[in-house]
Amino acid sequence: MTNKPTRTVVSRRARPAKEPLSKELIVETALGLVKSEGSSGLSMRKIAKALDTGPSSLYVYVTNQQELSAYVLDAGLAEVTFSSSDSGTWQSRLLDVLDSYLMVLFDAPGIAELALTTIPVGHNSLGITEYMLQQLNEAGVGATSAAWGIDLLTLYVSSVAFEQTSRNQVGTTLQAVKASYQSLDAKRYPLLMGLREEMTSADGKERFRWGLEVILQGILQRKNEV
Amino acid sequence: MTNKPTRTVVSRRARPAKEPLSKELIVETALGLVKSEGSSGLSMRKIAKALDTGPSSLYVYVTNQQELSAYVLDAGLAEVTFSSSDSGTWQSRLLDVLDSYLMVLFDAPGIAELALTTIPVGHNSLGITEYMLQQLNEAGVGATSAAWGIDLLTLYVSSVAFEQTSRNQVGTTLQAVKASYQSLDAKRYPLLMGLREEMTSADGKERFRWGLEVILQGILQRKNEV
DNA sequence: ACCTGAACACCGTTCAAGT
DNA sequence: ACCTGAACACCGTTCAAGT
Repeated sequence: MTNKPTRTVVSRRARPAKEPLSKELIVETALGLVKSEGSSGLSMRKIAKALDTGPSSLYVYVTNQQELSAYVLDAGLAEVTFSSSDSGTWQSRLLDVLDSYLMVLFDAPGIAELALTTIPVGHNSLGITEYMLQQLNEAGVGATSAAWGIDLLTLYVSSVAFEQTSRNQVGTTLQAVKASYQSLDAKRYPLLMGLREEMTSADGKERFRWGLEVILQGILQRKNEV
Repeated sequence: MTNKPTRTVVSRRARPAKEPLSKELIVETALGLVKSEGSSGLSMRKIAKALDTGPSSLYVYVTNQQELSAYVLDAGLAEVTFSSSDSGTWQSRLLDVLDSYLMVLFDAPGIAELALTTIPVGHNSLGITEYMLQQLNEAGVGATSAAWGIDLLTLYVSSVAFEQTSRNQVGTTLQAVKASYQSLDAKRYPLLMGLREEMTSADGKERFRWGLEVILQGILQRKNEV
C-alpha cells in the first residue's frame, strides 16, 4: 500500500518549476511589473500573484512596500550607463550620465515616480552619485557645492521624467490643462497668456538640455561659495 | 391624528445644522484633512466621513480624486503671499514669493506632494506664475527662458519641500539612510564618503537659498538663448 | 525557516434606488 | 437635482497555523 502509484502531480507544474522566493526574485519581478504597468504595478498583491503566491509571503524577504520600492528603484538604475573616465571632458561625461539617467526613467515609466518619492540608497544609485561627484570634482567645484549640485541635477532629471511620463499615462489630463490654458483670462494673466505655448510645450530633449545647462552654469559660478 | 406630536428630531442635530454639500465645502474640508493628516488625509472616504456623508456623494461635485487634488492644491496655494510690485528689486520680490511658497508647502505637509504630482491649474497657482513671470520679464529674461525658468524654480521649491516633509513623516527612513551612508564602502565611494555630511544635511534655509540662487544665476546667464 | 489562508482595516468608483 | 447604500474590485499588513 505504501508504493507510489502513478499519481501525476501535474498541477504544480503548470509552469516551469517554481523557483523558491528570494529578495532578488521579488525585486526583479516587481521591476518587471513597474516597467510594464507603471507605478501601479508596484503592489504587493500583484507582485505576489506574478510569483504565484500570496502577499504575505513577500514579508519574509522585505519589511514593507517602502523598502521594496527602494530596492526596485536601485535595480532600475542598473541600466544607467557611464562613459569611461577618460573620454571627452568632465562636462560631456556629466551630461552623458544625466542623459542616460533620463532615458532609463523614460522607458520604465513607473521608475520616475520612484526616483522622486523614494530615497535612493542602493549600490547603483550610490555609484551614479559617486561618478557625478568625480566629474564636478574635476571641474574644481567645492565639496558642498558639488554635493548640493548633484542633488539638484538628479532632482531635475527625475522630475522632468516624472512630469513627462505621468502625462502620457493620464492622457486626458494634459488636454484638460491645455484647455484651461486656452481659456485663460487675458486681462488677469497677460504674460502667461503670451507664453501659453512655451509653458505647455513638452519638446523633450531641447528643454531638458536647457535646464541641465542652466543648473550647471549656476553651479560653476558658485563653485566654492556656500 | 395629523397633528404633530412632540417628536424631538434631536438625532439630526447632534452637530450644527449640516450645510449642504458644495465643491467649495468639499475642497476646504479636504484641505483641512491634508493639513492635519498629510497626504493620506486626501481620501474620498475620509473626506466624506468628515462631511458626515458617504463617499459617493462627493462625485456629484467632483469627477474624481485627481481633479479634487488639483483643487485642493490650488486652495492651499491661496496662502502664498506677494510683495507689491514696487517694493525692492525684481530679484528680492522673486525670492520672496518663492520663500513664501516654500513656507506654505512646509506647514501643510501633504501639499508638497500634491505640488509635485498634480498639474496646477487653479487661479492661485496661475496668479503666482504670472507674478513670477513679471519679475523675470523685468529682469530682461526672454520669453522661453522665463517660461522654462519658472517651471524650474517652482519644481525646485516643491521638491525641497517634499523631501523635507516626507522625511519628517517617515522618521525611520532618515535614520536608515544615515545608517547606510554611515557604513559606506570607502574604497568604492571615496568622494561620497567625504561628503556624507553635506549630502545628508537638511540645514533648510541655507541650502534652499543656495539652490535658488544657482538656478537664478543660470537663468540670467542664458537670458535669451534657447 | 519558510510559507500560507484568512482576516483586518482600509482604498476609489459605480450604479440602482430613493427623495 | 441631489443624495444614499450597497457592491465591486482593489489596497498593505498581520498573525496564527501549518510544513
